[in-house]
Amino acid sequence: MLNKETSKAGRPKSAEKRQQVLNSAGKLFLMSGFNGCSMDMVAKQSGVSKQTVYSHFSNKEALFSAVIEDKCAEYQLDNRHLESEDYALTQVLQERGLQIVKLLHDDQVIAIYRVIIGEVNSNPRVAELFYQAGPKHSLEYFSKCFLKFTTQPITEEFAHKCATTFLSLLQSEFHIKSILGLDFALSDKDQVAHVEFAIQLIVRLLDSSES
Amino acid sequence: MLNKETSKAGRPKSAEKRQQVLNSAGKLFLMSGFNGCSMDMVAKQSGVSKQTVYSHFSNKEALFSAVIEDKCAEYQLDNRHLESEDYALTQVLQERGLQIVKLLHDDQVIAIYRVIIGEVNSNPRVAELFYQAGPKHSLEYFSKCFLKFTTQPITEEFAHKCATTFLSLLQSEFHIKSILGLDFALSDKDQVAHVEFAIQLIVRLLDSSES
DNA sequence: TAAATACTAGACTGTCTAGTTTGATATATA
DNA sequence: TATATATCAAACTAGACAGTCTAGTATTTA
Repeated sequence: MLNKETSKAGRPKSAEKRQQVLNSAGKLFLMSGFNGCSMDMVAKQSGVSKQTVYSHFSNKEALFSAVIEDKCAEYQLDNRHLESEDYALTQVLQERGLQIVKLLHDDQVIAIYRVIIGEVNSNPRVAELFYQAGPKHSLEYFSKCFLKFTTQPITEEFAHKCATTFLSLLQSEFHIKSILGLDFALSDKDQVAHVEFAIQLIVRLLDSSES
Repeated sequence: MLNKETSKAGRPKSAEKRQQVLNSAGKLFLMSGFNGCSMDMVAKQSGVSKQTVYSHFSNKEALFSAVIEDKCAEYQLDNRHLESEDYALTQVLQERGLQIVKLLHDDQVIAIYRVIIGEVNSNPRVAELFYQAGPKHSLEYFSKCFLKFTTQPITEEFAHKCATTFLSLLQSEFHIKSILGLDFALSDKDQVAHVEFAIQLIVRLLDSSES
């Protein structure tokens, strides 16, 4: 009787149209911000009637949340290093560190930061969601890496300290510059050098804790 | 003939009313964002007619710029350490570092970050202004301190690297958390400890460059 | 005192926009 | 086929808001 999950009588909603709306809204929100784009624009851009937008998303805020959730999933980094024993700590830090530096250079990611921060007051849940999927996720990832890959055993607390320190170093000055819309881009070469610099400091921090 | 600077015939504009408008607009913009507060609200809040608001500030954007400029001046840190020889490097880093950590804990400062970032697209000039008065200013301050107070002479480039590193470490994770409206506050004690931790890493970085 | 400008209170204009409604057509289930 | 829901297109509602205008009052200079 039930064809798909909880099938109902009548014409089913088109998942494709939903995705069209999500994609167009994503582009528009990230380009112009929450207030800078209207529901009419979204409908037009996605080639769908306004009513259809409202049939998939009950209001503008719900659409916004869905967009951010979608983007967070799109940019989720994998946990490959944690699922294998075949890595050295510096290799993990190098690979994942570079991934993060490249993310922080991505125009879309920068736009996400901006639009979320602009809506913190009216939409704190979305900010939290983003933090969990982004910074918090990386933080916990690095924490676990430090616990797993350091030669000497360390406390969870110290691992966490190392993780926040490493992330801070990675973000450096250019993170806030990028969010503020200022010139900031590092060349590929400089990105690698920057990650290596951060690793050096972290290694020194780890060494000093042993003695 | 000229009573004050470029005096004109007729009743002069009231500097006091201008300041009232600036203060109220500051509160409102920082609380609710640029779009979240209307010119009517500003007029009402400052106990002044709407026309008076427009007589002092030609439009909403001009008022916004003036507000941010005002706030930047309000929070400007002094350059006391650079004007004296009577400091040790770690003392400078400790004092100024703690000032900055405390700034980053200030609700108004956090609100300024948010509102500026929310307006980057429509008001990039203001973002630049803020960056110059804030992060850039501190960056240059620390650069000069490193050049002046290190025992061994260092290059400008390295001084700059140390400055960005120190600032990144100071900001740590809680800067982005605070901007995202999440729990983040460090106790006074932890703030001091955090600054000391950052200094230790910087000292280690300086030491390593000598050998 | 006269001319000029600031200020007030409030009405007004024009525009934008979130969300609804309507009425027709399309596509699914049973 | 009958019923239920999706989709479309377009009009509509209701409210917000930047900026202007008006008409009267206040304060300054000359």
